[in-house]
Parts: sequence; C-alpha cells; structure tokens
Amino acid sequence: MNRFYITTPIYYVNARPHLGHSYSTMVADALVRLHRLQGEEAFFVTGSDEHGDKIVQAAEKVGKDPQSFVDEISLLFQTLWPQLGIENYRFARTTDPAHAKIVQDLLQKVYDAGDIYFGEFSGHYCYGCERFYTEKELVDGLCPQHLTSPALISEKNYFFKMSKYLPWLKEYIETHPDFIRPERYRSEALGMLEAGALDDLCISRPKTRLTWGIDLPFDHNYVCYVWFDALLTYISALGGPSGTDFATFWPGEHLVAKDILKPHAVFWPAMLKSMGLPLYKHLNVHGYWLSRDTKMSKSLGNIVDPKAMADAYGIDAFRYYLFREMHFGSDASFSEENMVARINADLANDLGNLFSRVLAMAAKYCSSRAPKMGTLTEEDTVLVDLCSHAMQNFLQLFSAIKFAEGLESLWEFVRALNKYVDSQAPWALAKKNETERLATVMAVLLAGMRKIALCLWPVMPTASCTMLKQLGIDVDTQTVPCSMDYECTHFDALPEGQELALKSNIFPRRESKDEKKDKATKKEQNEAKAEENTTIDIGAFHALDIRVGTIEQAEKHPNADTILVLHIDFGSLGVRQILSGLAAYYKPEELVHKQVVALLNLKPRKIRGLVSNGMVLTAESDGKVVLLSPEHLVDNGGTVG
RNA sequence: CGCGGGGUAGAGCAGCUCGGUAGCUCGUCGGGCUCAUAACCCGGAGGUCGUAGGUUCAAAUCCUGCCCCCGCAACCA
Repeated sequence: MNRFYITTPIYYVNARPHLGHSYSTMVADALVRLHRLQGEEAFFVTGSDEHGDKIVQAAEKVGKDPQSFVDEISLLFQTLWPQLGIENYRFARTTDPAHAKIVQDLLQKVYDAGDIYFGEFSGHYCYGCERFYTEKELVDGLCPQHLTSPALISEKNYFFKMSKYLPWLKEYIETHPDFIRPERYRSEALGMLEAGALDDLCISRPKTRLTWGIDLPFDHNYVCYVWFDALLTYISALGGPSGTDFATFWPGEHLVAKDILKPHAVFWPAMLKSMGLPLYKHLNVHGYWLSRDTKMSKSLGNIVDPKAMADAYGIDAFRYYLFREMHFGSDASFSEENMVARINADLANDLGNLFSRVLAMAAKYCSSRAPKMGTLTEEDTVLVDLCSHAMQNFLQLFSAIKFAEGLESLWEFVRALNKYVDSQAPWALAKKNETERLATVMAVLLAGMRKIALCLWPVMPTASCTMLKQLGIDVDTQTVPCSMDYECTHFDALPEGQELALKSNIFPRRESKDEKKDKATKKEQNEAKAEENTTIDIGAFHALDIRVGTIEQAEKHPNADTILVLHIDFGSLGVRQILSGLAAYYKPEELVHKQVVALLNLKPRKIRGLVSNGMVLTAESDGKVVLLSPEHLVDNGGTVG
C-alpha cells in the first residue's frame, strides 16, 4: 500500500493563529484526503514550536511563565483545526519530553560524527535586550529598542558544519527538479547556495542568556537553538529514526510558506544528510495571503480571522475559496467581496443549483429513487468522456499542488452537467412520456453528481458528504471509501431504486456588501419617494391613455400557467393583444364579450414569448383580483378620465 | 543601492518554461428555457498583452533599455 506523509510548519506560538497558518494546515489536510481518496494510508503532522527567547519575552510581557504561556497559545491552534474541517493529523509540541529525547539523541549522533564544533561568535550585543543585533538591524549603530550603543562582544557557541554539505546539496537540487516546488523557489534556493555566503549554523545558546530550550547532550551549559529543535519535529513526531512510524512514513514531504524557505531548503537537507537519514520528497512552498495588495500584519490591523470567516460563510465555502483563489506559490489577495462573488458564482449558482434542480426533478419524475440507466446516446457518452477527463485532470493537478487549476478543470464538468440538463430538458421528456429516456438522463446526471462530490471531498469534506448523502450514499467526513482509478474510468449509475433527498440547498447564495448597500439605499429612496409623492399633477394622469374595450377572445398562455392572453376590441383603435395574470381568477370562456378598462400606452412587453400591448386594470380584494368594467355598456375605444 | 515579484478586455487572474488560434471567472448587452437557489443555457460587445527597440517567416511568449506598482525591521504561513 502506498503511504503519504506531509507536515505543516511547526508554528511558532508567540502569536495567535491567523489566515496563513490556516491555509497551510488546510492544504495539508486536503492533500492527505486526496491520498486517502486514492486508497492510501495518509496523515500529516502539525504542531507548535515553543522554545526560544521570543517566547520567554512574550510570556514575561503578560506576566506568565513560559510553560503556561505556550500551553495557552498552543491550545488555540489545537482547537482551531477541527473548526476548519481539518482531520487526520498528529499535533506535535517541541516541549514534549519525548521530542526532547529524540533531539538529544540526534544531536549526539551528529556531534559524534564530528559535524558539530565549538566556536566563537562575535557581534553587537545589547544588554538591555539581552540579544545580538546584526549590522543591518542597528539604527545608526544603535540598538533600535534602547537607542544605546551595543557592546561588541564575543560568545562561545556550538556550530553545525553546514558548509560541508552545500556543494552536495546544490547538485542534489539541480538534479532533482521537483525537490523544491514550484520552480521559482527552487531557483531561489539555488541562488542562496550560489552566493556561497552561507556560514555554518549556530545551534546553541548559553544558559546565561537562555534557559528555555532543550539541553545540549554534550554540554549542559548550553541549550539547543531553533533548527535542531523545531525542524526535528518532522521526524520526532514519527517516533524518531527508530520508530515504527518512521520506517513506514519517512520520507515524507513538507509544506511551508515562502518566508521559511531557507531553513527548509538548505538547513534541513544538510541536517538530514549529516544524520544519515533520507531526504524528504518535496518541499512545497506557497505564497502569502495579502489583504488587498498589502501584507497582512497585526500592526496594520488588516488581519483576517479564519474562524470568523468559517462561521460567517461556512467551513466548506471558505475552504473552497482559499483553494480556488490562490495559485499555489504566488501571493493571493483575500477580500470578502471577492469571496462572496466566488461562492455565489461557483458554489451557489453552478454546483448548489445543479443539486437543487436535479434532485427536484428526481422527486417529480422518479419519486426520489435512482432510476435505471438505459442505453447511452452519443450526447451521453460525450458527457461521460468529459467526466473522465475532468476527473483525471483534477487528480493530476491536485497532486501537482495546482489547486486552483484543478478546481477549474473540475468545474468544466459541473458546467457541462448544467448544459446537459438544458440540452436534454427532462421536463420535455416527461411531457412527452418518454419515460425510458427520462430515466437515463436522470441516471446520468445523478452519476455525474456523485463523481463531483467524490472529487471535492479533499477540499470540502462536509459538503462532499452532504452531497453524497443526498444521493443516498452513507459516508462520514473521515473516510470516503472508493478507488479513484476505478472512478475515473467507469461511469456507474447509482444503484437502481436508491433513495434520494427530496430537495437540496447545500450552498445558499450570499449577499455581497454591494447588494446589501443597494437594498438599503433602495429602501431609503422608496421611503423618501413615498413621502414626496403623496400627490401628483393632473398632467401625470392625462399622460395615461386609458380606454374601454370588449374582450373578443381569451385563452391560456401556452407557456405560462398564471397568464391569460386576451384579444380586446378598442373600436377605432383596433384589436389588441394584452396579457394579464388572471388565470387563477377567471376562466377564459367567462371573459369573452366582457367590457373592460385598459391602459394602452404602456411600453409593450414580451412575456414568455408573447407580446402584451397594454395592461388590463383590476382591483384587488382579499388577495383576489377583480376586473374593472364600466357601469353599463359604452362604445369601444372610449377614453377614461 | 541591491534582491525578489508584478504590469494581458471595466474588475480579478491564467497563458510566458517548450515563440505560430489571446483564454477563464465576474460584470455588461441581446436572446432562450421554465427543472432549479432572481438560477441555468446560447450569442454579442469589449484587449496597441506597461513602453521603446532587437532577434525571427512569426513575439504576450526569447533578448536589451526605460517607466510604473508591490514586498524586503519586527510579528509571520
């Protein structure tokens, strides 16, 4: 059996989770689901990176000890994921004692191999901040916090001989084109190596400066600093190199955002090489979510709260939007208006409405039971082929982390199903009593809808299950048993007689801000108008050409149930066709020879294919409509005033 | 200064690796249908592909110059 293992970054918990964390984690969830859908055993690791001086400082600021501080923030991450439909993961914490043990074992191993040395590091140290500053960080040579001159001091630390592995790494990346993907980040990584400017990696901090970390096994006066701690989570979460999960799932792959490219593209492969462990399969790098065109940041106050979005628009719709909008690798901009537009167009109009219309027809024509799929016509097989292509493209693009493109290709099939409804017109088949063909058309539609629901499971697990349930297929969000290889190449009907949902409303339309505004302003305008226009000039009344005429002929509109088509004689003005919504109140035959009053100079309007040249005047009473007529017979064409 | 990303229809984007039909969604205009969530289906309008050159039979795509926008302290996917 194939297995799939992927990781998100181990998030640094000095801040609360935001949209970026959520996106990374959703992508991991979707990829795991994609592989599960193909019958593989798959899961991912996410977690929290909890050591380091910034954590200590952040904890001090709020008057907490580091451990209870990280417990609290880590919990925010842990509780968020289920609220975003994320499942099938293991949550790892760098303060877990089991992790510390593995880190120490591996450090010892690297140390024994001679890849760690004790060296001197000198730099600009600010005693106020208790940290080193690089030349770049200093403002006019002063500490940016305290505006004091930093001391030039040197400190002894442990270093990892990374430079030793860089030529090898460069060659490895050059000979493995999709090791780092998309391409642009591979070039960037090669650029980092090209520069030759990378020094060996400082991996320790003296306890005089930092105690919140894992002790170095070979020197208890030092703690391990970031890289050999956080990055090792990817394998400590598998029980370390000797764990059984490690044997089954490693090498896996990683998912990161562009800001942490360097540690993952350079440091980590060098570390793995030194530890004698196989390299990961792929490093998948995505861009940033921007708010309009600028970076989201706490200081700008344009942070998007993922939980609030999921609550407002639904988890599935929110996830769909993120996957559809971001072209993996590039930055994307997030806006609520844009999201509403996307949700309405793709989910409500195309997909949701497809389910709604087909299930409604199934209720009408098939008593909500899956019908028998008869012989397929050429039109049917064209659709079936399209389905197979769309699914294959979708799976291939998703595996290649091209989510937006994959969804786009799947939507070609969604739209094709809507077209198929139009071209086959089941309602017409029902009228003509072509029951066999009707059954086949409905069966094809239902089978196609099942395919879409299956493909969408990675992106919208809950909605996917709802769709499948509406098709009479019982599933839960954890597992959707099927073989996609089979599904791509076979187009089976739902089992005949399977019970379907009576109706469907999976993705209701959302009002955009503009629509809300429009409605509000319209309402205001109407209210203002109502106040202004309590009286009109007589001229306004004279502008109306109202006359008396006699109904000569009356019949039902062939394409509209509520409407009657009247031919009314207006004397010298001739006979006019006027349509009126009277079918519910008058039978056509009782109207003939009746004299009525009508407005003639109304702009002609087409109603369901027939033109109406005026409006018959009526009165409304108790919700019923009554025709107005002169008190006794008058000449046809006479004016009303 | 430098580095990186980008400039393609009213909006948002794809296409550029491997030159040859300018594509998608939304919006807009016209038509159709009545099964459906004012939805769906068909058709039209709308583009000097930032700009100036170059290479080529042929350039959105390759090369060069220039202009404009965004990011590059920290938090941080």
